[in-house]
Amino acid sequence: MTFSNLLIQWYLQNKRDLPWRNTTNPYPIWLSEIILQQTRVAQGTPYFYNFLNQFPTVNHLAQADEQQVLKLWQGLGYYSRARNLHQTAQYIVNELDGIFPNSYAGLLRLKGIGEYTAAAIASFAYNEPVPVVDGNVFRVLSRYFGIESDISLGKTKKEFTALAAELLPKDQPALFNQAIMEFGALQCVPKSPSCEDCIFNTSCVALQKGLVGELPVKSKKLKVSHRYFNYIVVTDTNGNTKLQQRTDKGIWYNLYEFPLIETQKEEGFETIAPLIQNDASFGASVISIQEVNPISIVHKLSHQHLHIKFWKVTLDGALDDGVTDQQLKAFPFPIVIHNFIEDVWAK
DNA sequence: AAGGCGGGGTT
DNA sequence: AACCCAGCCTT
Repeated sequence: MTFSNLLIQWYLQNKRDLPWRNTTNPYPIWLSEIILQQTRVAQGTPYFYNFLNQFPTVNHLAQADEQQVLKLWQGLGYYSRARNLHQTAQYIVNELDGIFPNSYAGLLRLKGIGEYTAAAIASFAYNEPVPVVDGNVFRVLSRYFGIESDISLGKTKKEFTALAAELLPKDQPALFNQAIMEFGALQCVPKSPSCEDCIFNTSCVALQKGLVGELPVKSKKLKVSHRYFNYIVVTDTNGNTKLQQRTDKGIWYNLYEFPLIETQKEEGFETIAPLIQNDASFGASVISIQEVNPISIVHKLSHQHLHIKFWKVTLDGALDDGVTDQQLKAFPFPIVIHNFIEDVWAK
């Protein structure tokens, strides 16, 4: 039995029943693939159902406002995925008559679709024999074949893509691609895989050489920066608050937040209160300032640790652009702000 | 080629 | 605390 056939056999006996696997319609397949980029199945699945309910077809998605799409994406992270999803839906409807490109090469040209996602959609929807190479595939192949190349390098990705292409049975690409990813997700897991139960435990090179814990080799380490955010949560005489949209390149682009004072280090009342007092943008004078959480929340992104304090400020006038509690629910927020609104502000 | 981009689960 | 997750885009 070949590696590929064993893998497919394993898959047929062990696969999970996932909702995007029971179709060849490119729309739900595309949707699932974008949602699952750098995201676990368990985290992404509820979002998949919500999007499909709200936007049953690419036409529905194209007609939505970006704010509506971002709101539905709220909490999933990497928000450029949502913005690109929306733009690509509009492109498909307006420029391609609502028909998805029917090949790997065509899919690859769409915004938000890279090599992995193009191969996934092309194989799952059209049975085009193109191999997927994701984190699972790197892990499975590096271990089974004992490949010690650094997967952070572009050269290595080409190496693995070529190997996967050789292994791919041309008559059942969808099955093989699903199988190798599922095997990586369920059996050949990153840490402490149970190799004693593995169907490949007599042929896996990494197991024979004692390299399972070392593979795949990945050199790239990301460094974390620290930032200090002070969110000014105002209440005016109408009980309204103030929001702003993030329009600078960087985290949370196009999402909403409370007025922000960013400092170079963690600051206390003596430093922040005068800055709030002198902020003319409220158009009303400040009655009181209260530090909601004197110990800052540390909100950890993959590459930034945000030290966040919320400051409750009462105004004696009415905001021009005040937002009511009811309106607040429609804005897309970073999850840390959403949690503040739900857990602190609403109570 | 390198770095930015979320949030959460696992070890 | 470190690592990873059905990666992609910009520089």
